[in-house]
Amino acid sequence: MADKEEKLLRLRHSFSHVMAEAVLQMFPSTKFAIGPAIEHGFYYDFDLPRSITPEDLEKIEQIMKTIISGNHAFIRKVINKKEALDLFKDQPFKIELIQGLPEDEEISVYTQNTFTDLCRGPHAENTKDLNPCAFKLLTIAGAYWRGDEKNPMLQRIYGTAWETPKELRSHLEWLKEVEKRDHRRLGRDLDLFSTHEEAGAGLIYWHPKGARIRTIVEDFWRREHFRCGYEYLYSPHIGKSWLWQTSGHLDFYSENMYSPMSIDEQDYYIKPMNCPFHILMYKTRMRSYRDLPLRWAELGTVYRYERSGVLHGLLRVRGFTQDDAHIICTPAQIEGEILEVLRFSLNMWKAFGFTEIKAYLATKPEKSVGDDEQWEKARASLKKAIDTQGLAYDIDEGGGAFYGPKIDLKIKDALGREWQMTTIQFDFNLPERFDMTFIDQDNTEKRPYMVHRALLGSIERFFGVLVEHYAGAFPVWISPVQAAVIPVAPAFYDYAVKVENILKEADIRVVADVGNDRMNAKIRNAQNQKIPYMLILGEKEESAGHVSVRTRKGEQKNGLPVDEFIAFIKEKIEKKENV
RNA sequence: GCCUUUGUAGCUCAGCAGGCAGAGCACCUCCAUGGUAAGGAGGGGGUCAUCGGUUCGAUUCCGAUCAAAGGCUCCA
Repeated sequence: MADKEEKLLRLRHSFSHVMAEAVLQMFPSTKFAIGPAIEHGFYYDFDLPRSITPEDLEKIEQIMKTIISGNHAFIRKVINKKEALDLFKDQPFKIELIQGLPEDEEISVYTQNTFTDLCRGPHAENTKDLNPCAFKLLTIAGAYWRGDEKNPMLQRIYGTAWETPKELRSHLEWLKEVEKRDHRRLGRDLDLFSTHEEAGAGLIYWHPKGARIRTIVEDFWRREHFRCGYEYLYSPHIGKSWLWQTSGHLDFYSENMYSPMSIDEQDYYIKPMNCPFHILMYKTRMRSYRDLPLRWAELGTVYRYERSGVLHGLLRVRGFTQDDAHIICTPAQIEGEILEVLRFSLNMWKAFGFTEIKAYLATKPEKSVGDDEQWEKARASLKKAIDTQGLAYDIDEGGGAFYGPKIDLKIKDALGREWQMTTIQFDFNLPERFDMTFIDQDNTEKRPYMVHRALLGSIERFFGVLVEHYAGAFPVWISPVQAAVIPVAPAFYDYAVKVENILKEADIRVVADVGNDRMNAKIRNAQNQKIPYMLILGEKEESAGHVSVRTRKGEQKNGLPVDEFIAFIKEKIEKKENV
């Protein structure tokens, strides 16, 4: 497996060089930046005399195929810095890269056919190792040189490349599937949510069916939290500048905050986070070590400024609801609390059908608050929790926030894509800033530990991922409509309504379709709406008090007594199973 | 915010060397409708994203703005 990945990496990197050569043939004045292999393919950044178009991509592909069929070797050569600077004297980006290399670094260049590039490698041995029918140029994008918006914008060409045409085809199929599952498309088709440009970008409107799902998710979430020893809070949406000054948000987070509104000549800010409010509640009375730990949760809606170019459906918005909680505890309790949060989180993901989860542990950055001992204790408890759960993890050395280390969880969806959702963050900053204290056993004032955590992350993003994970065909317990009653003809509309009422009585979300369509159209509509169960009713069913069940998967079970169907669907709901 | 592309009916999309705006689906009405993925007929619906410019005349050409898509950076 590792061998295969290594091989793919060489191929993709080589395709990237071949593309660069093709682009150079088309535009002899091209300046080259960088062109690495990436997941599923490769890219290369160029500075070009004009914007390239999708038609250009086809031409570039053709030239690439010609180059590949020339059976050119990839030849590696080691040169010294002076030679390198001379070789790339017309390539300012390469010069910059060379000058950035450490003095003792070995500088290598790779040449195939007419093209030589500064490159560490590795590459395929020969262009004949590249299958000319196993790659495709996909998209053109702008990208800053070295990812810095102060630098010039280059043109990036993305391509996908594989060992065989068959793998390419299946990747293109996968891309089609990604498009089909796009939550923005499904959100409209299934009537779940909308956004309104005329009323503001990045703000979500939840339609009845989307809102229904949201209440199901939130009800479940709250119940689980109460069961796990959390209390629920409500806090305001705005706060005076004193609050945000004290918390430090005005100093360190203001680029994400909206301008203040003036109320009685005081500046009020809409909240980008919930924590300061929870802290004020903590400070309303003296806290004893006996009160700790406090686990305070809130589905708190926050607003953050996001640059217009980054907004994306439900996944990146300007107003969202965090499934937030703050755990305030003694240093001695911290390890157990972290363990419990992680366990809780994994259970939550399991309930919604996600089981592949990876942890990222971010440790102390150079600039930080809090003493080393605190950091170490926190890091150790995070690490221990990950180990106890047996999670796969990566360590992001120095990647923590200045106020504390954290674990982020990335969950994998049905298409194998990773989404960063859960975050568990220590905070050594706010307890200090707000002077939070508790009275310990020895009757001295001590500083509590504080942990922020969001399990689903944000309800909006979670919903977007949920939609894509299930392609809109939600498990029965989440489906906004669990059953559609479809009479075969108007003569059975009365019975259809009767069955609908019986199911409603049993708390099943059901709709009887007694409209003007013919039965076939009703089945098609229910199918397109991804309703789990269709109950088809005609004379046979009415006279026996039965229903005939068609699932959205096309399975069929005829002549089921209504009670039996209720018991059946109740079990599906109870066990959180799919159809 | 920046780069590229895009914006015509609720949705998917035609159209136009500058000269009265089109289809399918959806919606409404009527007719029809007894068995597992679209019954039929008729009808309503558009300041061609917005604002400005060029022109006798702009949905079409030009500019700005807004929004969307794919990226860059950042993040729940």
